[in-house]
Amino acid sequence: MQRLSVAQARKEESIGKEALIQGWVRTRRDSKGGFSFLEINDGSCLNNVQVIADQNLSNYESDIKKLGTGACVGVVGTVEKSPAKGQATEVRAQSITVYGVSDPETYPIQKKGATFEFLRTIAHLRPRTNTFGAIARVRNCVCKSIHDFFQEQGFLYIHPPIITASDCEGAGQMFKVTTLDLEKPPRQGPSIDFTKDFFGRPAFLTVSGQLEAETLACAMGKVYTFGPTFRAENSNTARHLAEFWMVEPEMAFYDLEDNMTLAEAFIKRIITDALTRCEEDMKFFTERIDKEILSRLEGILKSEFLRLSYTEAVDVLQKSGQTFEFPVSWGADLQSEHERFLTEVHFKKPVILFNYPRTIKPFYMRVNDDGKTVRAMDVLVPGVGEIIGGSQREERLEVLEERMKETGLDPKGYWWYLDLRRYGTVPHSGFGLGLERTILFLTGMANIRDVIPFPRTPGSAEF
RNA sequence: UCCCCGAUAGCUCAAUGGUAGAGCAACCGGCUGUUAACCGGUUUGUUGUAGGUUCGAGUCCUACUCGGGGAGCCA
Repeated sequence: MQRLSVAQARKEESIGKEALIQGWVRTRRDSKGGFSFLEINDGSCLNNVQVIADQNLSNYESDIKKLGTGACVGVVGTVEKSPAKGQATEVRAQSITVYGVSDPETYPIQKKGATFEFLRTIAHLRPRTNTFGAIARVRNCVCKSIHDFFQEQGFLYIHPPIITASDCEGAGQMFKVTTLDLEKPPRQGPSIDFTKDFFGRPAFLTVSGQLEAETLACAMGKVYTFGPTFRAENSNTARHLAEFWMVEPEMAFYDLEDNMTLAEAFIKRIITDALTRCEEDMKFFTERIDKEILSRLEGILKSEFLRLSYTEAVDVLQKSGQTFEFPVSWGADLQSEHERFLTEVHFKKPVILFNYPRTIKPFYMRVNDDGKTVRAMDVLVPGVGEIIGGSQREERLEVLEERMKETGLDPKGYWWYLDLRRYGTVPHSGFGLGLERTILFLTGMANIRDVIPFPRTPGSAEF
């Protein structure tokens, strides 16, 4: 017996096929004509396939009439042209196997809508809803796009360590990794003796694979990482996770302009693929989540990202006449409200800001000839704000060492990073893109906890 | 972490300090090639936790827990 996914069974070309369809019951409607309609979903697509279960089925009264939302079944039957509106095909059942019943008294998912807050408390069951099924498929699509885009351009997929000893860039709080007994850790004087720890030194979960990616870029040319990243910062917002996925390309012989060009092409490729490969799901997001999603994404594809230096951006903001909660002044970091104004109100399209003051950016960014700014770039998009952060890296040994001292870092701890500049240094660039923020941007979902199956946030690691 | 808001039936929400309700779901019945089906009926509560004020607290006060919105930090 041929197995058909619901997505296949819904297609007109499947008419006439005898097949096995397996999935979960979304609803059951009984007809006093002596049969029932079952809506079956298996995650292969947004919509369900309608099954006609006739009373002649041996288990019609005993099993079928009792099927509730959430039950799992296997249906052997014939795909037929549906006489009614709403679907091209339907399946006339010859037999139905009930794999697992679902008690309607206690099953928490109902036919009518539930809030995302409630669904978060049942993260193990929410993939069975339309919204979370659609998110899972779009997320998968984006991941494939990421690999396709870089692979087609000759990038090498590399794997930086998840456990790291370098407290890199001082960006955010890190999770400690230890096998020491926290009840009575070994001590050397007043402080904990980490030489007794598993790695013989303090170790952490990575906050970025950038420094390690640079070592491979300085040998292989164009590389990218794609994996989990951890930040122990106590951030409670709709845009932050303690564990999230990040893509970090790193390219030798790329300057900042090359970097910006790549970032723009990358984002456009992800959008294009989502619109073409997840058409049904994207339409769903437009209808049910954010009415402007499709038009916004299509608009972005047509427009060229605006490139604006930090200095110019400060000028635009100061002359805008807009009153901000936080004042704009050269040298201060831009606030969320400033970034949103630029991309959502003033320019109404993605904006790439570059050449930030050196005092507000990390040590590894290349210092410009003016001595005051560094070759940093942030890509801002409407609806989400910063989605990409990147830079051209400082390739000059003396400047890099000076910058490390300036930001209070000990160059000795970064001896291997400095070696890259000591032996055959090369101009190079890279950026990081947060996967979950990209999904927010694509789907119009409001909370980052709803675009990852099992969100990790301060005080929350259930499931 | 800071500021603001919230927590009442399985879900979504009502209830001038005076006996806790509705819609949906569920269950029973009716009707129907139905499709968030429809119509009638039935059931559902230690009002987040712990204290306090009061003759009387879902309602006022305090603390805590959890959640939401905003901010900071960032991807």
